[in-house]
Amino acid sequence: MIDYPDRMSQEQARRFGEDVLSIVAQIPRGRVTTYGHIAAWAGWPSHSRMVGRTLRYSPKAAELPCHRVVNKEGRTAPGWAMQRNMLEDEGIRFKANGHVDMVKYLWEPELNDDDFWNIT
DNA sequence: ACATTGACCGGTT
DNA sequence: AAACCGGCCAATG
Repeated sequence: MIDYPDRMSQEQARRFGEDVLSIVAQIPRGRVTTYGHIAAWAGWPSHSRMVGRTLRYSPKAAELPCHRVVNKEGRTAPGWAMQRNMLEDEGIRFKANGHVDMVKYLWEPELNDDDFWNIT
């Protein structure tokens, strides 16, 4: 079986960026989600790194609650010390190892909700 | 046409 | 917990 590379066209990349931002916009206060989950919900499960890139470089991300995105371990973004304080202001307690307790605070959208497909 | 670089991930010491 | 390792993939040099 041939293993085709999982590359995005320009149009797919544009759509991916839009979806990432609109998903981030839906993260409730006091909750977090991960790069990998966002990538999967946007339809590209192997593109978690691209989620990080989008949030880092897209100007629109600045107005969104992108501080509510952490990695799978619950670790905050490198080089962004304020992220922890912003999360603590929302009531999130960090574990002794400096990570978010993902069992408590991980948020995922309800897939049975219709507006999941309206997120453009 | 390579090589390196990340706001990543999973598994193995 | 921490340090590797290999995989991942768009962007950058």
